[in-house]
Amino acid sequence: MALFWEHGYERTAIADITAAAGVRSGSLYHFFATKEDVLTAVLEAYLQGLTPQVMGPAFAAAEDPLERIFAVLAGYRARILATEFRYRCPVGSLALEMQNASERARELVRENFAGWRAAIAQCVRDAAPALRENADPESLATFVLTVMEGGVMQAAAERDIARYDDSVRHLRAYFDTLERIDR
Amino acid sequence: MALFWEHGYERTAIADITAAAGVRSGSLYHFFATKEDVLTAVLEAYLQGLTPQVMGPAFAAAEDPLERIFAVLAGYRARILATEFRYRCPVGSLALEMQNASERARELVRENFAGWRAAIAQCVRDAAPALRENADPESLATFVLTVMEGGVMQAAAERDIARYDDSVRHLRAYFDTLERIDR
DNA sequence: GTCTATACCCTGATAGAC
DNA sequence: GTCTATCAGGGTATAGAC
Repeated sequence: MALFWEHGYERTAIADITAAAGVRSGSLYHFFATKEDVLTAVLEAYLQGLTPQVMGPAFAAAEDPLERIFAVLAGYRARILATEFRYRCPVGSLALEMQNASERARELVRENFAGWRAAIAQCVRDAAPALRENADPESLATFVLTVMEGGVMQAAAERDIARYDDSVRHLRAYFDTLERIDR
Repeated sequence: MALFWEHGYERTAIADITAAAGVRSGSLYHFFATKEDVLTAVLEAYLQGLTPQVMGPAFAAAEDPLERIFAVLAGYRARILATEFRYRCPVGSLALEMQNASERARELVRENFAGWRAAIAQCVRDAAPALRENADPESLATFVLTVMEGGVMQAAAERDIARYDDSVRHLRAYFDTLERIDR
């Protein structure tokens, strides 16, 4: 996972993986038939880690459903800073790299995105009493994921957290306009 | 440019490039010292093409400065559909792939992003009379680029234009809230 | 400037002993 | 299950004739 995230799939050689694991190629090929099987295993691990690693900590940090959304986004901000701008969303990066890859890999990217949006959409639904009636949870979740991916990409490319912060700030301003006026 | 865009930098071999060009490797290495020099030339070409290829046609399609922004975004929508969801922003894709690449390549990615944002920021400035006074052109341009990159990524990954359309629609709704109330 | 030919390394993957 | 050893192919890049 770390190697694919840091260098991408193509730039990571089997030899890099076995060296990092401290084993020889025979051991790796005992468990994985091909390099692409390693990739799908990594994407499956990301899917498994979505709730415990990404959503769980953020949801624990806030009670209010809308604040939970921005706590998730704050988590990505922390990752960017902790990695000194080397952070890229692993799913998003692989999504672009795997455009012409196996159907299984592409399906796992879709599932990762869908799971991420589902968690955010639930927050929007939980916040429904405070929102206008026409606020659509699914398309808003897509919008939040869009802002995260685009903001992370720009912050990493320019090594400037302001790109991410500006993006999230405008998203917050938009959410403010969705709140009921009579509240 | 086409090969890097379609398959990415790593997956494109020198032999692929020379075959597509109908020449032998000696010819390519007469003009480019290394493969990475080919990459920087491609990124320079994207920079050169920003105005004539991306901004120009969109700006010609609309007079109103805010409509020009959404005409640019409509251009990307058309590219997604015309390529049957194989379209990825070439700069964004290379930005993620080139994270650990040469400083020159990273600088060219930054310049491409900066040029894109500058054109959008100018639209916001031109629209200033219709907008609230606190509408900041630079951070709004960042936000527009964020939405484009994130929306294109999701649409390509899921082969569903709705991801892009939802993102742009919410961006439009946000811009609507930035307009002067007294107009 | 373009060609042929090739060096040389690294790639994913395999065979088979232990 | 893990190891050593290695294969066959493809990778970037070069040499040198024309």
